[in-house]
Amino acid sequence: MSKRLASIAPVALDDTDRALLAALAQDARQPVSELARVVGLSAPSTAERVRRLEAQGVIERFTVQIDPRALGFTLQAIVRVKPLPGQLHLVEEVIRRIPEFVECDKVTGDDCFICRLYLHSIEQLDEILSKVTERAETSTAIVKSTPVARRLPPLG
Amino acid sequence: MSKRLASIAPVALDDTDRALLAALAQDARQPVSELARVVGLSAPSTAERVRRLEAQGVIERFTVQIDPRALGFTLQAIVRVKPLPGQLHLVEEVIRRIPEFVECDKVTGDDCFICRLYLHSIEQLDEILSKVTERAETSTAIVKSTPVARRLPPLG
DNA sequence: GATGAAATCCCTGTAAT
DNA sequence: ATTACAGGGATTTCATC
Repeated sequence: MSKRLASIAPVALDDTDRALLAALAQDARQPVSELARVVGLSAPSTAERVRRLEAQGVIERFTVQIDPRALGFTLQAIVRVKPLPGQLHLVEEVIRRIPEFVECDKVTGDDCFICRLYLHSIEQLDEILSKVTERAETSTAIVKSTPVARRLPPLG
Repeated sequence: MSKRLASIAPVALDDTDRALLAALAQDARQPVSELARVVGLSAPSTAERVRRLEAQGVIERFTVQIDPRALGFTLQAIVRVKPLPGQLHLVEEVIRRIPEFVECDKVTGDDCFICRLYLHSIEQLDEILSKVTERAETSTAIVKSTPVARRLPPLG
């Protein structure tokens, strides 16, 4: 089943949509009745809006945000990965298979991949990167703090 | 305003917790009754588990995942930012204030910040980075694809 | 054509086993 | 942890603007 392509024209949001998305970003499990109260609409209209935003593809999904530290992932690293000649696809596959790589983007420029890693310890960093370093050069940065945690893009 | 520290000992999850988190990651708005069916427990027990995971800090929040492309953000960039001497705090503040920076980590190493930007066009990249380049050196990579979209860390 | 209102149905939370 | 029960929320239909 192919994902729906984003329409050529971006979806235009009104103030109500923006308030709705902000409220859902804060707590996606709150009841429609509560959302309705927040945005100042009736419950059916509010439910209809949410459905429309899903159908338009603005809402990809409702999900849960996990705190990795609570699970013992005390360390976070951002690794730039530059595959050796001919190893690009294999490297991508290796990254995809290692669950500690929680995010990976393929980018322009010298470093082909930029990835985020969750780790239990500094020793584990070596352990995991060793599966990649045979096939790529890596450059690692340890996360010290997160001035901006993943947030919504501007909705205006 | 200090956030709760992760407990010294990481939270131990059992198979039911793992199934629950996976189901919630897929659709955080599904009713407890449905979750109960999925994990093979009664509804009250399931609701209790969800509450416990929240109280333990494993679940940070329930949120909504927006597709930036549906809103016209056709471009995504990852920018490394190295503030000039004495400009570190100001640079951090500038980044925090620009909503197109949807994510920013402070890291070890030569580049102080690694940020993710959502953009409507390549022209907007210049426009936004110009607010930073007076106070920092930047290095920009355009995202071509995302082999691993933000996923849950290993729960085992 | 979309919003608000009412009725039915289902879900959630509580208490007791 | 489950079952039963009481209360509240969600969805559908209908009427309205």
